[in-house]
Amino acid sequence: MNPTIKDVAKYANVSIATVSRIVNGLPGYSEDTKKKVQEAIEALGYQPNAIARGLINKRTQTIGVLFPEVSGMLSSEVLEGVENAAHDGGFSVIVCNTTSSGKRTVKYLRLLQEKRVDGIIFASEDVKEEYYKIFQEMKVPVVLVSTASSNYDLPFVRVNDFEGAFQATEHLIKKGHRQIGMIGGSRNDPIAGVPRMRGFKEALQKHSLAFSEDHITTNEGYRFQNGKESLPVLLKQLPNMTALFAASDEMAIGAMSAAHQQGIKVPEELSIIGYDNLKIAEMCYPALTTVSQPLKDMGQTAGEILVKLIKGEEKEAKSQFMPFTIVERQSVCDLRDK
Amino acid sequence: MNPTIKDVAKYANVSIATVSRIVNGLPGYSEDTKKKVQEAIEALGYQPNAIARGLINKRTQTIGVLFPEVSGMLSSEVLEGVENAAHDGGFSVIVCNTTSSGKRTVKYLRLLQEKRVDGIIFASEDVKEEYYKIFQEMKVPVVLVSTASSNYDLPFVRVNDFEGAFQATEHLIKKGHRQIGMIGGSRNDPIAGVPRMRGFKEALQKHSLAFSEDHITTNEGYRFQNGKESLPVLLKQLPNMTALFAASDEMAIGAMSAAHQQGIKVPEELSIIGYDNLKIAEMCYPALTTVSQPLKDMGQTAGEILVKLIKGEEKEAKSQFMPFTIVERQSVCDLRDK
DNA sequence: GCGTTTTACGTAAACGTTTACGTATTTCTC
DNA sequence: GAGAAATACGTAAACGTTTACGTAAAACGC
Repeated sequence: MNPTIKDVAKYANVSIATVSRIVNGLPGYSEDTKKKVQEAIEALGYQPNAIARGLINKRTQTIGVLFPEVSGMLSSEVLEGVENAAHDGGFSVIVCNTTSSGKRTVKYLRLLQEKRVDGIIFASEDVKEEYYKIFQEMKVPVVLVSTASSNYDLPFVRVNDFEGAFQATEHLIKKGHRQIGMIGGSRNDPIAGVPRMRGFKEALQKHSLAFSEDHITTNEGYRFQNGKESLPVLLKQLPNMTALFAASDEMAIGAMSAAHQQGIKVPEELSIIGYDNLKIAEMCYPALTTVSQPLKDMGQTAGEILVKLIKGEEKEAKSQFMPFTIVERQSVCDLRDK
Repeated sequence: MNPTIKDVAKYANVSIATVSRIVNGLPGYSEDTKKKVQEAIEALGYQPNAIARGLINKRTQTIGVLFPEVSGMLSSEVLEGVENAAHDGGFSVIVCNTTSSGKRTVKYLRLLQEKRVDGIIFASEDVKEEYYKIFQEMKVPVVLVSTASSNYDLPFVRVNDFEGAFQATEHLIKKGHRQIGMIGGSRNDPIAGVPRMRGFKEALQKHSLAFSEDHITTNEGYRFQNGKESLPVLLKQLPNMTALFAASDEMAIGAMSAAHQQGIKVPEELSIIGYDNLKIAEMCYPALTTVSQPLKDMGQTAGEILVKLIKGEEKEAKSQFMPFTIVERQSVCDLRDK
């Protein structure tokens, strides 16, 4: 099969220890032998076997990344960042698509455990006790991205959802809107659901605007369809609404689509602000004003933290809140102009 | 550290060979010992070490997937399919983001070679000689997805781009359009560029419609911006155009956006048909009529073929053309109604 | 009940590395 | 130029499995 270190050693007339030293840049050989060995490596096309290395070093140079949905636009941008950081740090990444299923997640974690990955990135989902136990068993660093855990002490990389929602809402208020609705997520979702709704509510209250349950619709998911179906409901609850905040870009665009269908002009008759700044946000018409999460950066940062943790360059990693910005595009109009 | 097979053997008072047999479901032990060993495994929380296994079996149960861009919506859907098939077949997938760079691609291939992956999926890019050489060195099966290679004999999973473009164009013709333009890809792109332009051209010719270079704009990429910038150009070349075919959904939506800005009504004044059927196609307004590539299925199929090839269930894999369909939404109007 | 086959194990080599330790040779020190 | 220190290697064990081979006991056939 593939040439091994033994073949190289034989070809170059040295011991395998010497070859290993040369390959790994350790000291202990003359320039002459180094050249000889390098020629042998070249001649045979030798590639060190990472599996054998992993066995003895107890390091696989591989990390696992768990996403609830790989093909989601949110996930894919985060993934790109993670992959980038991992690669720069000399690690490969194994992707795992949990489909938000506990069973599948556990199965994947077991797999990653068997494969002896050096670390784990866990994205966009709540950390169940079951998972945390496995993390502990595995004794590898874990970093959370786009999520956080109240029960367990795990470093995370995310934006402050409360603040993001608060400022998104304030943005609408500053533009002169007074009747503002929200298309929210789930009340059971402690990460993207509750804090964003709280941010919305408190922004209204800060500016002494009325708030009631009628100002919000909740949804199971954060998808286009959820937003599309929510708009009519919200409109019924809050007939003279002039602006709305959607807890995700997909929902915002869904609402926009529903508005188009009903002949409601965006932004003239209804302003919409989203959350995420997915690539589609600038592709829709009118381009969506939204709270920008630096998704790729978040992935990248999470990857970098994990790599440092694995390499032992940092002992206890600090969690990190990433800055968000409000990207003004065309889906919000300024009422004060009129 | 983690308990090994030795620990289990000691705990259960048997040899490691017996433990191995039980773990792998091979014959050669009594029910009694089996129970004893299983209890030991349970008690110690033993997990077999996939690295050690890989070393001796020369199988890592891992495949590598190379994408030009992980966060592209096209890639991410394909990836989901691949991951799904791989997982079902008992394989993990390592993602590699080549960013269309030859250097990076080679670097990744070397890495995958060192990691001894059992197979490779190569997506959306042309297979350079350099890559093919490494494929051969690695002696692992390779399957192409959403691309093909004219120079090398590698199985692929893709749709017939010529046919897709041809039918997309015919769709416009059937709807009564006579002045049809195209926003195309690159003339140097043998997979998504040339065939789609040829399909467009031949469809026009079949229906005896005029065709000249002015009917097409070419682009370096297939992105939103490309489409957005192409529309004005195309409009200048073909002022009384009533419909256009874009070689990607992103470009189609870019063109749609440019049309909105210029006050051109879609589809009333300009019909647009795209290519890909990304998730965004149904999210934009008006929802995009497009040629649907079954991206997730393509990934899945490619994954399944690769797994079969690895397991030796199939010797020489047949390439596969996947069916495409034209998904009619709202971006194309029927001129014959008027 | 004796020979033969089957069953139920155990022993040890192998997979391809890394690395602690040992040793012969060279270089230095004075 | 003798002893010490440094250099340039080689030997062999270890990592955690699988598996070919060997062997004692059990089951079978008659």
